[in-house]
Order: sequence, then C-alpha cells, then structure tokens
Amino acid sequence: MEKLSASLEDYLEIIYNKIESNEAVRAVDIARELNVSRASVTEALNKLSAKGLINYGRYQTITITDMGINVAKEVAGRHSSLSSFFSDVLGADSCEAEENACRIEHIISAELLERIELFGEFTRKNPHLSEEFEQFYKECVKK
Amino acid sequence: MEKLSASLEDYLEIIYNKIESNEAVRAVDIARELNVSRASVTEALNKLSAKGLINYGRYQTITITDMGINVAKEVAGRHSSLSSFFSDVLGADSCEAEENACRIEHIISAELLERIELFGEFTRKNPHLSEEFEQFYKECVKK
DNA sequence: CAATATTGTTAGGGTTGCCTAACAAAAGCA
DNA sequence: TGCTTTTGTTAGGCAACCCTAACAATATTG
Repeated sequence: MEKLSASLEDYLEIIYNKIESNEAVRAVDIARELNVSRASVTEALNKLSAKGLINYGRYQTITITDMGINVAKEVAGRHSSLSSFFSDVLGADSCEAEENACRIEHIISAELLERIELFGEFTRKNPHLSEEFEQFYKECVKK
Repeated sequence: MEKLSASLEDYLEIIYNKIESNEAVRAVDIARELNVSRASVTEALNKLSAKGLINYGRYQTITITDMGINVAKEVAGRHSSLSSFFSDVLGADSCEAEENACRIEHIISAELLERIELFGEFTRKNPHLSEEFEQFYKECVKK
C-alpha cells in the first residue's frame, strides 16, 4: 500500500487518538483540531475510507480498521518519539515540542528516527546529561 | 514579506549555493537537483522574481538580490545546523543527514532550531558525549 | 413533537506545485 | 554559416488540499 500524505496521516492520527481515549469521533471536532473546514474533513474521511483505513459512509459513525490501527500506531509512535526527544533531551516546552513533532513526524526517515529514539534512551540512562545541557542552554540564552 | 513555501525555499537555496560556489545557475541543473521538469523551474523562477528575491526575465541569466541573499542565508543556515546535528550528534551518515535536513529545514520552529544548534555546540565542547552515544547506539543496533 | 441549532455533505472554486508536449532561443559544431 | 542539440518557455492538464455557501440529516430542547 502506498504511503499516506502528511495531511491524511494527521487525520488518521486524530481519529486513532480519539478512539483510544474513548472519545466520540466527530467531523466537527477533527475540523477544529486541524483548523480546517468540515467540508475538508468529509473529503479526508472519504479518502481514508477508500484506502481501507477507516470504516465510514454518509452520516455514519467512524470506526478504524485493523490496517488503520497499524498505520496510526506507526504515526503516533513517530510523534511521541519526536515530542519526547524535543522536550526531554532538548528541553523545549511541551507545546513547542508537540507542534514540531506534528510536522516532522511526516517527513523524517526511519533511520534518523531510530537514532533519535536511542538518543532519548541514552539520555534517560544518563540524566545528568539533560541537566548539564539545560545549564548550558540557559547560560547561552542569557547573553 | 510573507513566508516562502518549502518548495520555493528549495529553489532559492540551490540558486544561492550555486552563486556562492561560482557555478553557472542554469534551469536545467536546478531541475536535475530537485528532480523536477524544466517547466517547473521556469515557473518557480518567475515566482521568486515576482517576490523580488532574484532578478530574472525570459532567457536571462539569473542573479540573486540582496533580499534574496538574506532569505537564502537564513534557509541555508537552518539546513547546515540540522545537518550537522544529525551527523555530529546523532551519528547519521552524511547522506541521511542531508536528506532529512532538506525536508525539516522548512518546517522547524526558530526556538527548536536554536536548541538544536546549542546542543550541537554543547556536544562539541563535550566530545566524549558523541563517542559514548555512538557506543550505546552500536550496542543497541547489534541486538 | 415541532422549532431551532448543530453537524455533515455536496457543489463549485481557488492555490500550489507538478507534469508533458510543442515551440522558441541559444549553443555547439561540421 | 547552416544544422543539430540543448536549453528555456508556454499552454494545457492533473492531483492534493483547502475554502465558502447552500442544503440535508440529526440533535436538542421548549
């Protein structure tokens, strides 16, 4: 199956997250989260459905297929690896980390992502590292 | 002036790099580097020219304006910060680092980029860090 | 249960960025 | 200098996303 566009990955990810947290999956909420119109959501839902990632038809409740879950987990995994790297290793605030993760998750290569994940682990095993960097960062910004 | 699209940033960056290294700036070469048709290059050149970033007209030699240089330097700076972070800190090979930098340079926030730049500096001042991570990385991948 | 508000769909458009094919200009060479 | 190749432009199209406005379905609530 061919790769999803960045945009469709976003839609799928939101649907998956809502289902995971037992929230209703409504087009209007997706529209708000992505800052797009309801019409655009309808369009995206039809595309995801055509690709067999969600079950969906006119005025019907949205559910996610097994294939959809797999893809969504993949995307969400990339997102969380990046986001925690940005906040835990680089010390970015969580909003900053989230926003950048949202964009970068769609375009980073698997290899580089793996290095980022392992660097996160490396930092967790050497907590002094992030502290020292935070120190260094503050020094630099002060000037 | 409003932000350039990722695509136009790419075109401008290539033009700037060519001029910097005293290479001729030919549409056909730009097309090859970006893997697009010559027609697409013409289109992009017209847009960049309309925005006052390059001087350009039908069948004319391409030069870059002062404003264009400023913008291009900004983009190229982002590129090189990212690329060296990926290779020097994370240990990615240079091709991998380049390719990811090319894509991420267009979407990363200024704040996060600054943290990445400073982390690079931090690593340069603590060279044992990258060595230890390289060690750790190899251990992990081995399994 | 109607009347109203909200949600979802459709139709019709716009933008960006890419393409191919045909043609025009310029460069290279016999 | 003419002929050929390369380079650049134009015209016309396509795909991905997004929009607004009007309409249809569903919820809410007096």
